[in-house]
Amino acid sequence: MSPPRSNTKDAILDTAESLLQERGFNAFSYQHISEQLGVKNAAIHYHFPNKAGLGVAVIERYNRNFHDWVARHQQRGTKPLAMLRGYFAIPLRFMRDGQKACPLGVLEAEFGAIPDPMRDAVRTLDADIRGFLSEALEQGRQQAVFQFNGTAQDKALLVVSALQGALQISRAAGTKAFMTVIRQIERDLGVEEQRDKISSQSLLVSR
Amino acid sequence: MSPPRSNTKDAILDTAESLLQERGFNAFSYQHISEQLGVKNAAIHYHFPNKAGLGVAVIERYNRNFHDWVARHQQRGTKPLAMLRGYFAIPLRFMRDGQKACPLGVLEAEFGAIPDPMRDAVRTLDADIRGFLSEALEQGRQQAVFQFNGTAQDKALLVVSALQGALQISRAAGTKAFMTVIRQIERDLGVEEQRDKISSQSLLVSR
DNA sequence: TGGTGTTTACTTACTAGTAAGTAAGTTTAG
DNA sequence: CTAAACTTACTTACTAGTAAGTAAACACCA
Repeated sequence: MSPPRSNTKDAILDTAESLLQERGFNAFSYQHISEQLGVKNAAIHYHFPNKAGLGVAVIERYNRNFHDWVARHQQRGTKPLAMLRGYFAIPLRFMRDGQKACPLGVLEAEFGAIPDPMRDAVRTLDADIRGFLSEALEQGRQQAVFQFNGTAQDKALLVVSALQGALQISRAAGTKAFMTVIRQIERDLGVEEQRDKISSQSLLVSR
Repeated sequence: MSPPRSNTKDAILDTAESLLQERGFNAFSYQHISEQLGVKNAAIHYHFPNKAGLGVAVIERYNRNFHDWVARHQQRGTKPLAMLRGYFAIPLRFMRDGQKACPLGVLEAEFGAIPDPMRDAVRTLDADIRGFLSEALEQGRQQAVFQFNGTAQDKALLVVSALQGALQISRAAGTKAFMTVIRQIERDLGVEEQRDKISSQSLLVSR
């Protein structure tokens, strides 16, 4: 009764997501995917008739995974600081995993050259991420673990912007740049800088 | 005696830069340029034999213009706060001019899919911009007009990251997002928020 | 001053490669 | 035996890039 899951479809999404983060939407092709997967061009068209649909599917899956991640942490009552650091760990993984960029940043950089349905999906993803972060920041402020001026929404926007920019700049300037920005963000939130030698590593892999 | 300046070459660079900021490097073609300019494909190849060379030329010209801008302000002794706001005005113009992204951000987003010589040019541009901003921040701190923790280099990195990210996010989330980030950055630098209704507009067009 | 190269700035007309996308046939598992 | 998951073989459109030709401006010299 359950759908006869082919794992090719998921493999296509995995590969597309990876290529998106490495090259951007307009610089990867069905050929790139099919070669990496060892299937033929048309196999991808079977699962995703056109590239816009594939793009939307990648973004929506990414957003679903993000929501699941948030839900998991909310269920187990993760505290604001751990939440923030868990969130930092996402782009950090991208960076370590072959200098990948964040999908949101890539797609917003190419915003003028992606299909309309993808733009809508990007807007949704952007709103959802900022919504999550706003909550975490606001909670942290109420619990006196973060200090900042202005609304939590504004601060969340600044943090997301900085992370997104930093991840991109790190591709040109190296990994250290990203760590620096994270440290600076925490500093600006009034988060105690425990550790000093061990710091950056263990601090951020979190979970 | 002076070189017989053709303005086609400059027009090509203008168009390429504009297309780069709107669509990204891999989503614009020689056709796009030639159509917009009313010349033929091959005319562009005459001035820029290959696309990598065109890309490098765009970045290097952008960097030269940036250096000229900095030099002009240094000569007339522009103060740190005005310097900072003048710098903010650059991406602000991009945003108002048809939701363009910053060339640096676009190219770093596509970093995995641009030719090597372009990567070098991007690295140089990135270093130069951060170098300028570090100086302005450091001077401002010495003159007690900015307050921040950590090195000026680290703070500059955060500011550049945030601006770059914010400019991209504004394409999905609207102009207001960018203004918000600028306000938040100034707040974090301890800059007095004069005005309240007139604010954002007149505050930022600067000069 | 006039004629003769030469250079600049293109156009016309092409190539080879790659892009997304499709139609029709084949394999395989339930 | 049927439907899902492909492959084979193709099309159309665009990509960067090239080769060869041309018109006009310039450079130099007698």
